[in-house]
Amino acid sequence: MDSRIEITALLREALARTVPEAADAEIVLERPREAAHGDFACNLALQLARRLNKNPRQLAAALAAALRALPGFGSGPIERIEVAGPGFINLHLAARARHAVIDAVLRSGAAYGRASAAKPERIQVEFVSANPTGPLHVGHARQAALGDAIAKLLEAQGHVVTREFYYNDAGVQIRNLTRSVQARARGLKPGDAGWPQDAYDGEYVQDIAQEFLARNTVRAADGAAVTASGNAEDLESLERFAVTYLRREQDTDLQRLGVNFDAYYLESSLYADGKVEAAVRRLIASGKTFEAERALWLRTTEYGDDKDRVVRKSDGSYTYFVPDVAYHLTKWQRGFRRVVNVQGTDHHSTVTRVRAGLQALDLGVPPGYPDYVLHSMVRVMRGGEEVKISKRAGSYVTVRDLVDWVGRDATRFFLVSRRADTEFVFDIDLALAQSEENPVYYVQYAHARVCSVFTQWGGDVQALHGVTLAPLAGARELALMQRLGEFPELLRTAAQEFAPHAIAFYLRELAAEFHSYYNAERILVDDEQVRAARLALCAAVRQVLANGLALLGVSAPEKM
RNA sequence: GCGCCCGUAGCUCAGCGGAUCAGAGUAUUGGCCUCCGAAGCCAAGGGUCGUGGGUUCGAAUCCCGCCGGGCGCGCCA
Repeated sequence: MDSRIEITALLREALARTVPEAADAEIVLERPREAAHGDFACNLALQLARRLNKNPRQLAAALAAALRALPGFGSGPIERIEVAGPGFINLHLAARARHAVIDAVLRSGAAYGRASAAKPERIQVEFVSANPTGPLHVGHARQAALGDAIAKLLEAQGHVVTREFYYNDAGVQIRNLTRSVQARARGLKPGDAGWPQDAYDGEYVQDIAQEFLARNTVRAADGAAVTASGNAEDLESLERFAVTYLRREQDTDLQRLGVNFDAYYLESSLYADGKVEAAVRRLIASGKTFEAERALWLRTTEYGDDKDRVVRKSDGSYTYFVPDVAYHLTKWQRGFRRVVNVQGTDHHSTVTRVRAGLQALDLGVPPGYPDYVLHSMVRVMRGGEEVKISKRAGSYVTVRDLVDWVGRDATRFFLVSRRADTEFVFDIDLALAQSEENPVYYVQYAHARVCSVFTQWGGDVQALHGVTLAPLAGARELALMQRLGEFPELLRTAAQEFAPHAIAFYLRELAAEFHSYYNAERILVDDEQVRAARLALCAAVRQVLANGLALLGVSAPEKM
């Protein structure tokens, strides 16, 4: 039994007996930072004081008295109640209630911390969604780490998650790419006479051209093999080959990061299947469009946009906004009632527009659909200077560079250990010079240390289930158990807020408390009972470290 | 100019549906390995939480102004 739930119920009962008129008040249990403030703290009295026009301390005292008077209180999870400060109710758990977390962790194993949703939802997380015009850069790496961690978090809450990658394989950028490869195939270089305008100058274009001329075959994760014709005048083959080649490169990089997608959605299919046309017809039918200056507009201002948007340009083609709306409509139609889009803040203006477009379809899509997680840009410093991220320049730091330099675990942990909306300065020199001191090693080291203790011990971990935990009474042991107990609610909150960085911080703290404990106390002592109890605690710590790291896509090594 | 986001210790950052919230890492300084892994631990110094108001018994947290930074503001994607 989760003591948090149990205690909330007790407080609810005490509240009903003390002030029945406020029995419906929300009961929030906090985890105090100070051990002296107990295992849980409740500010209920402070919250209610004004509403009831009562002194908060007296109210708290009354609630505390009511708690103590509840039948069966003595055998319940609470050992001691204190009223503190302006009116906090500090609750101290009985030893057996504290120890319960270890049984819970060992019993649940890899499932500890996970929840089974009362109503599991089918949720789609869309992320990366890079266009196939070049290698993935560090911004994509951040998005991959973030998106995958969010997906894992939602899965851990019992939902069924689809990871989707959307890409533009139809626009002007693809034409530029094709012409760039063609120019390279003809032996031109950037700057030469005849080098196309708006071409991609990166060296990788030369690689594609060479493989194209060699009539090589490439294959991307979601498609059939494509063999190059080798004819530099064959634009169709050039395009298919170049796109597939780059998609394969992106797939490879994402796999190096340990990120895999369940679905790929092609913009071209929206046109091929008539979904773009259908969306336009639907917008017109809903009466939210108007014609002006030989173009067709949508009144997005009716849905919070700061200006109306063009749907069909005066030349008859559609703006990119239309396939965007059509695409998001398919998400709704495919049954995803919850969708999380992970994007860079440079696209934040599309949030209002896409939502407005979905509203204007008049199909009952909720106004806040879909959810967005916007992350700030990643700036890369090297040699004390900023490396510009520009596909055109072809001199940017790629996902591959990053993984090669600092490894997959460090890349993922690092990129996800900051809030999405904070700017990220990735100092390559620092990451290289201090790769041994990267925070990820600290957490992994704690895991490896526990493993090492178990190797030394040589016993059967299964035998630790149900051992007497009474010897676990030291301050460090209590702190560790409390920390372990926080894990499930931490995951709940992190999932709710799409905030995987909270896991990284939690793991840091758990690892720190373990290292501190390890240095202060010997685990493998002679006393059998004490040894067994400490080993059980260590096993639980190891399990939670592993569970948390898994959610971030980071390995939990047994040796380092 | 308008919109969104961000200003917390020298540096990188948590905390932001108010109270028990002044925190972590790193850097600096001083300690700890005949003892389960020193990629570790213990200790010290370091911030009027950008700034000025407001709401509140109580504000880093909520509201407004200002300053500073980022990103957007196309019949580009």
